Amino acid sequence: MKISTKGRYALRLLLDLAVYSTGDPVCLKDIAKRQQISEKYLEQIISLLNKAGVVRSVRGPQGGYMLNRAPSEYTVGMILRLTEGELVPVSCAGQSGGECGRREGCVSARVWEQLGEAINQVVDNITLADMVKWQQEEEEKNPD
Amino acid sequence: MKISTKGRYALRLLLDLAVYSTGDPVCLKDIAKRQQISEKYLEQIISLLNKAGVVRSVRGPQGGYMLNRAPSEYTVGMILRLTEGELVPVSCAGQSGGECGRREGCVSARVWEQLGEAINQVVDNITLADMVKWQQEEEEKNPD
DNA sequence: CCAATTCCGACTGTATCTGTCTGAATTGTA
DNA sequence: TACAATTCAGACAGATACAGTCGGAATTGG
Repeated sequence: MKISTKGRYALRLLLDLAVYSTGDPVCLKDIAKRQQISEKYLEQIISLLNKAGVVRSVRGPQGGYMLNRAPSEYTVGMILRLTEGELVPVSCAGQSGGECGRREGCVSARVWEQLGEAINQVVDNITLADMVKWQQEEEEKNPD
Repeated sequence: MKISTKGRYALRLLLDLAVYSTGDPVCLKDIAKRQQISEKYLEQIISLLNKAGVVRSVRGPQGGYMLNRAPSEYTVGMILRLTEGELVPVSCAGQSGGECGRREGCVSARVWEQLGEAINQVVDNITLADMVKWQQEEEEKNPD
């Protein structure tokens, strides 16, 4: 019941992009340095985000990545679902319908449904823009 | 971001125990049969619950297990934490305090905290007694 | 042409999940 | 007392996911 590094890194990556993208693409090396994450691993993660259309890439020197849309258009839920898959905690509670076969009415499924709803409620109501704002507040409190 | 079979089985196991324990111990074989779970695997799981004091065991013939307290005394959260560990989705958001070292104020941590709170809110407010009740309602709707 | 980038896929070590298997210890009952 | 039904304990193992690493190809601005 943990969120993997892939998901956490993806979030930090996009947050970084949201903060530092001023119109020009931002290259991975810089992000990796700022976030202290292996560049090679980030590469893997951002390629996923690229294919999903979350970011856009520019190749060649001075190339890099940029967000495809405004930060407020990205919810944490979208990002985590891309990297983690469905956030509902067990498969048989997903929209695919349960095939567990037990005829007991599968009382546990209710627990998983409630849990899934609570999780989605949180992650679908936080956007990258919120996180950018939080970060700015932090920086005001703790100026370097 | 999934709950493992261990956690799900533990829940079903205890629910079964709550439903079928009439004062006499219930043996694993019966539970395994009803729940269609490998007896050997259940053994492993219930041993954990036994050590944690959730159930009590009686050895020898006619032996088995019984709940140590009333079903209303067990929350889903207690059970899942025993089998899954902390339910907060990443370690640095736990009460142990973050040691991630990044000085950015760790904005992502806020996300994990909110998520953790939402999860706990759900699982700590469902008890085994609730689940027993749900199951009885199901049985009224779908009599065999 | 060169160097900075992204892009792609193979590889690897570690851990976790999901059990299985063997056998010992306990104890009610015949 | 002997037997059989149980729990108890721990080693073993196959599959999968996690968390990267590595090498190199493709693209393109200067």
